[in-house]
Amino acid sequence: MSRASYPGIKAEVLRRIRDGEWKPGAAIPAETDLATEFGCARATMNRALRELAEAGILDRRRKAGTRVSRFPVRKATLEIPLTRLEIEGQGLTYAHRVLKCRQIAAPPGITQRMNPDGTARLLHLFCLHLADRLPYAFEDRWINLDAAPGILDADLTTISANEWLVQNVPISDGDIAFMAEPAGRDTAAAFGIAEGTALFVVERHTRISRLPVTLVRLSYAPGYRMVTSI
Amino acid sequence: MSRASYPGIKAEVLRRIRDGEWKPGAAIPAETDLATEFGCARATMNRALRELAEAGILDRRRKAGTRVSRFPVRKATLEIPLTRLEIEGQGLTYAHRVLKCRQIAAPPGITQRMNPDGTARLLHLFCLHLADRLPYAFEDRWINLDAAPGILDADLTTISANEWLVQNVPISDGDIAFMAEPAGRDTAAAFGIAEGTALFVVERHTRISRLPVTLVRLSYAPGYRMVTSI
DNA sequence: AAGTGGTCTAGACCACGTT
DNA sequence: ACGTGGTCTAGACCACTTC
Repeated sequence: MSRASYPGIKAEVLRRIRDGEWKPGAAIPAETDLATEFGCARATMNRALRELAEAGILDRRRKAGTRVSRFPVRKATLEIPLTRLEIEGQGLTYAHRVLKCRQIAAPPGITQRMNPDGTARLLHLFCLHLADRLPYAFEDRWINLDAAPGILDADLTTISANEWLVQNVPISDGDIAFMAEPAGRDTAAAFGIAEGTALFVVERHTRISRLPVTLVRLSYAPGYRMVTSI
Repeated sequence: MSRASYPGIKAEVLRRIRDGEWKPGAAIPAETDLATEFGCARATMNRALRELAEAGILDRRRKAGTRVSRFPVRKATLEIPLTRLEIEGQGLTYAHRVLKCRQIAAPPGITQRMNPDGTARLLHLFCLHLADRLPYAFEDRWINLDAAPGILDADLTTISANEWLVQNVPISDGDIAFMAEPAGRDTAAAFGIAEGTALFVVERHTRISRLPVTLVRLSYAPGYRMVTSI
């Protein structure tokens, strides 16, 4: 049974749904009533129900009340750590090599996303992340030098570009996409595999209040799985 | 400047970090002090700081206080909808075909994860999800009939197994993994592509309080991208 | 031992959306 | 118009962890 604590209340609400007492699509009592029933303050009940709503278990709307979701949207929270920390977290030794680092004109697809007004100077990097000396991920990165002044002074062979950016350009927002792609010439060479091998690719585009900061493609070595719980 | 509302406070805290007033690794004032400074109740400040901590921006520990994260762990929240809703959400017409549906003995790798005590009866399904009549995702699913009694009575050509499970076995937990894999014989045939083509694969294992319910592998058509914002 | 965040309470006002 | 959830307040007690 539930105590008057919000985790206990969440557990009891989940039990009622699981046991069919509250069915998908059905309305449940208002939070004032539930607070009375559970003998807790409305704020406590609110926190429990709000978190269940954020998790996609409940649908809440003012006036309409609270319902059990008909189609609970599973939400998987992926933690995207620095590649270095991801590797060290597995007990492996991290290292990285900068394969290419140049200030060059960007191809049209990149320009469109990184340099919308055409004035920015861009830095292009190829970098290989190693775990216990074995290739772990291949990084293809564009950096907007206007958004990250000072990175030209950094020793990117010592600190990875990702890590420098995290420390020096904090709190950016952006998009992230996950996909499967065949290995291209550069990645195949880096991993020592055949071109066309299926690779897991993460593409991140980060901005700092609309200003593009960096566009990065991380291609992981064959066999990589990104895992989380739901 | 911030009003005494928690979103406003969050925005102001983020601004102070972005503008370097509060640096990564540094402690920020205690929430009682900040509440005084912002002229709000401690509970309001608590909610703002707590949400920023959940987002990985701040590190909070009793007695030790609140610090700006040195390595903010980016958290990407992926919403995993029903395949039908994902397709209909793009304005396309959903359909699905059951390619195979049999109660058969499972191979060892499956048995280990779905049938640990060796007593369960398992149902095996191959299913193709279509968007505007084009193959969208290939589903390879095992279902524990002990956890989902009644699914044998369902018409899985009308309602997909996924949808039936969501409606009838609510509130399960589990693991999810994302990977890239070469197309096998079945998926290559289903999508009309060459074997070995890089496919984006999602593997979900769901349980209901330790009891395995279903193990599903969804292989998406070439070009699929799973996108979210961070 | 003491300071910090974690939580709960009882009450209040308000925004929103259904009616 | 009115019922519901969304939020804020002022205060309190407690748990954890560092000192």
